[in-house]
Amino acid sequence: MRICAARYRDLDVAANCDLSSRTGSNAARAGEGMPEAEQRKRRGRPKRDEVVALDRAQIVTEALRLIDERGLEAFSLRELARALGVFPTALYWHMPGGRNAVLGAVAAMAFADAIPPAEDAVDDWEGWLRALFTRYRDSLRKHPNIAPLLGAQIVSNTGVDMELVERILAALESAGFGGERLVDAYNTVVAGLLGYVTLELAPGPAEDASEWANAFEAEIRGVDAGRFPRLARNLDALANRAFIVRWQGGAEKPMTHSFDFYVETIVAGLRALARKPI
Amino acid sequence: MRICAARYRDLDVAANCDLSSRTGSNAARAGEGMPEAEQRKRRGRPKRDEVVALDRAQIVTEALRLIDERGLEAFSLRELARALGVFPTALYWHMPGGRNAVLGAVAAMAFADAIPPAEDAVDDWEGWLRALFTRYRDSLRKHPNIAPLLGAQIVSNTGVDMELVERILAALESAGFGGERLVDAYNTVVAGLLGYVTLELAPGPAEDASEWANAFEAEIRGVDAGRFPRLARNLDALANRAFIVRWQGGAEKPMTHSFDFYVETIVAGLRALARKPI
DNA sequence: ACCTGAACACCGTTCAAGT
DNA sequence: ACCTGAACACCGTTCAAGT
Repeated sequence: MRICAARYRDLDVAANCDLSSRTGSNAARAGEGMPEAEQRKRRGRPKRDEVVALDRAQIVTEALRLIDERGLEAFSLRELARALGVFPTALYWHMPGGRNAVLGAVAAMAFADAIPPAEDAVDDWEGWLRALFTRYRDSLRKHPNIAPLLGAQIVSNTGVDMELVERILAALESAGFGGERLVDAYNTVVAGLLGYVTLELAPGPAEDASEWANAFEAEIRGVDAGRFPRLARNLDALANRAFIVRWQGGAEKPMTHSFDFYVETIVAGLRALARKPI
Repeated sequence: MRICAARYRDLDVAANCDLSSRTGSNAARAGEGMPEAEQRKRRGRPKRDEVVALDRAQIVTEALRLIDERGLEAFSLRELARALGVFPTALYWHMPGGRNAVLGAVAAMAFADAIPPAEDAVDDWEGWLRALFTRYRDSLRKHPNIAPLLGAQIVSNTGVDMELVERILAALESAGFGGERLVDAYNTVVAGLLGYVTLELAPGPAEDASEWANAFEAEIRGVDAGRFPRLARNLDALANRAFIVRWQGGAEKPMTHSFDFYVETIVAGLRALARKPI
């Protein structure tokens, strides 16, 4: 305490010093340090302070696991640090970008193996595109809780992404697109890749899950046939199987048949536009 | 103070009572109450405590204005309350759903006039679909900062939404779809409606805007022509004009030409699939 | 190089109390 | 009916300090 007072005259630092010396004496008993971190069940993973050093891959893997388990809304850096057995601030050493960097890396990891093999892109562009869409959707279905991240960021990181760009271009060139139209077709494919799945797997209302579902189902079932005749007429086919008029998310109730139709729509559209003049 | 101590024995309430009586005596001077709220420039809007009562519409309008101005990341209920001249907790009276309810209502308001007139849907389904896509995009372009909200929620609220469902069904029935295929085509249209625009208007990295843009542009420009020959060959056409390989968002740099192509792809695809058997 | 430790400046939401 | 006021249980991030 005296050293503190002598060394620092700034108020903040003095307060800091005070507190740290106090907790320091509390924590000095062997094995009971790390107030936020160490006192926590570790569910089979190795203890931080034994051998394994913290690194990027470990952080991202654990982050994805937590999001899978508890959802994106419950995710925080402090929770992540707790699960890893470190202080929250330790994460910034490995991921200087903080929270956004972690979430970006999580999304990238989830789609790491979503790109079909390159060679197929040239011989059979339609089949390759179908495979791309399907694999992309399968990846997201393994981690549905990250769906809201897809639209949220302009940027992922180079490497795997450039590979995706290159192969989409290969498929589209073999379909007959070039120049300006190649750009348009490329943008159409990338947009199409995200559109359906982010919506299909978008999360429902947070906590009142089944209560809300019941209320919403009742409202849909009792739709006014005067104002909405077509909706009323097709209600059995649409209810809980179509966007806007469903009460379960795609994680519980996949919309696979419509997805296949969606993919065929885009493939057929591209096929038609590949033959037309500018 | 004595009344407090006599009335409540619970610790929390006692502390609460203590503090409230203290600030109460500070705030008692006429016109200087409302610690969080009143001390704030009001930029032309009427003062809360004069005539206008707080209501839902007012809350949602102000929320959208704040998001337009400062972005979604900076938005908070406390900031919103400050701008309205009330305490944060007052918002819960009008919007029991809290933050999510406010954001849902904001999104609904932004797209309120995005649905084209009903009658056109029947005579010219292709034209009506084009108009729907365009108007939807125009709405989002007026409020690009809400783009991340689109994928984030399974639910908006009935009313305007059922109108959208009904009119899409009208267009697709006149295109020749019915039964199971009507459901598929409907899902394709709704997914298509969101896909392109959420990606086009997705926000870039938060704060280091132009610094990041420069670094990323340099990386794109210097792409390895050995590993990515097609990307390298089409670089001038793609750079900053295509998803993944751009460094500006759609708010600054719209991708309108590709959007039109995207819409034509979906329309042409639906036209083709409308004629095919199951 | 890698992590702790404290602090800063916030959050959303609940609940009781006032008017 | 509508709002204040305090409190609870958190956040992400910065910066200095330890080893």
